[in-house]
Amino acid sequence: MSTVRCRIAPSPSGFLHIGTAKMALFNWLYARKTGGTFVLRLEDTDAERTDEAFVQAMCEGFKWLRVDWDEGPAFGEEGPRGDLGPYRQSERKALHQEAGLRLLAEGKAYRCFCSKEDLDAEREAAQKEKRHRKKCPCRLLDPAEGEQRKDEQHTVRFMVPEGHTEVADLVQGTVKTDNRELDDFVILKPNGDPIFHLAVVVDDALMQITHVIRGDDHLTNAARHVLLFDALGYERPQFAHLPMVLDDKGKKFSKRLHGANVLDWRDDGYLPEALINYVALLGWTPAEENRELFTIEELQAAFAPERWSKSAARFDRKKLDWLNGQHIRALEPAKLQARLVAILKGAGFDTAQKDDAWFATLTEVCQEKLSTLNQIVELSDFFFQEVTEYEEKPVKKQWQVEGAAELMTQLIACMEGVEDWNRDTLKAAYHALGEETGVGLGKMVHPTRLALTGKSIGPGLFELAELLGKETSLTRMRKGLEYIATL
RNA sequence: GGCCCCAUCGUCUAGGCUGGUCUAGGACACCGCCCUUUCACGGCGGCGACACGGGUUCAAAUCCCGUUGGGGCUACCA
Repeated sequence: MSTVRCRIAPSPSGFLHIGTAKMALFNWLYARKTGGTFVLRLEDTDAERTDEAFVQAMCEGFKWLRVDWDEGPAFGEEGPRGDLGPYRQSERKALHQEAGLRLLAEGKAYRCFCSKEDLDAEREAAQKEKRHRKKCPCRLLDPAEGEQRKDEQHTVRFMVPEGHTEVADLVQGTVKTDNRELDDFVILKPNGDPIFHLAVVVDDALMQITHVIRGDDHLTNAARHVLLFDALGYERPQFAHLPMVLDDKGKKFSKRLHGANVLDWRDDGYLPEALINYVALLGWTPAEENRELFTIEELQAAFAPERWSKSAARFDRKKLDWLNGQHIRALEPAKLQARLVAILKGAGFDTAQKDDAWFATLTEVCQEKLSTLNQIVELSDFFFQEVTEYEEKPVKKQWQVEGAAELMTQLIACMEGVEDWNRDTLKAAYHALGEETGVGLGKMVHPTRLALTGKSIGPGLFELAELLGKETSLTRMRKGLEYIATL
């Protein structure tokens, strides 16, 4: 049994797109599931659109996603690896040309001297008259004549045979195409550069790719590729054309949209394992029914192409949020803590003033509440900066009422009386005060929260007060009391 | 225009191949209740779909045809 070899072949003409990431992920997961090899190949033949900066950007995307490859070119900071290289298409031109010329020599391709204008005119006429395009006259040219004129400007076209082409697709089933729909396509440009179709086929064959898993925008192209595989005497790989990723409106996920760049999700506080989990679910259903939450390792074990979906799916941010929250909750506290500290630091807060134990407590208190890592900022900013303003609504409800000042005064006294300051002692003190005065706990908690944080929502009050410390808490309470006097 | 692919709750989907067990199951979102100092988490419940039209059949979400809608290809881009 030959081992599985699959690949992702991105064109480094921008950042790592979410759609490319899906295809990479499916290939990668499939390779990992089967114990096969995952190859990265850069399709950088279009020099105008390729840029080393994009190579770096894409590498960052893959790295963050934790999608690693077994063979590939030097990519970003990664060194090259693999024996079937080079893995940059631009360095494989000679191989492509060799294949093209071989087809020419075998009479399976021909030199075409038609002008672009004539070709365009015929294409237009054919469309208007609702007929297939006429065969190019060069097709009938004596190969010897073509050989003679080879210094003239020309392209090399593949001679599509008559009949039908069938592509066996893992996802789409067998797709049959009338070869008349595929007119003799160009395989070598006038400057000798290969066209995409030739390059992929040659590279996939030479790199011994067994499974071509890619977007269904290539489904029609697959017929051309199969023809080329056959003509070149290469074994056809197994094809699987996956639906592309749609945005929330059901349109193709545009490059311009926020979230199109995989790193947007990193910057927005998402976990790579959550994104991977989500995207995998976007086109694959676990055999185990009613299960959605998977770690990367679990995904690698469960992933099966029998359950790949044929229909396109929209990207639903809300569901990703939920999954992200689930993954955050599943995270080891120490790991979560490290990520949260980094985010707070990045937000400009002086994290050095707190110690490790303090952050451990903060993490413990917030782990259940986060759906994205970045939410830690709004959840805990008041620990790092003074409360300078109070939310309007809770001020009205808690402070702009009869007896608010008296209550605050009582609460301050109550706090002052707490000797060993922590969540339990403070809570006990509040309970005691409540019993004494007959005021409900909620009536005391909310004004206190407002004074300590300026907000109406946040971590548990006693927990956050513990974290804030007695002194700071009291200072803020007194400040709140002063504020009440101005109302 | 031609050709190809797709079509179940708002969204992701199960079921379809091997019609009856589907008055269509789950998840997210939404709504309500419970838990609760807030928010979140968790628990319970609710709302909510087989695109449309024909056909085959005793019986169709499931099979066939058509229509509509969406996507793709139709390059000397990848």
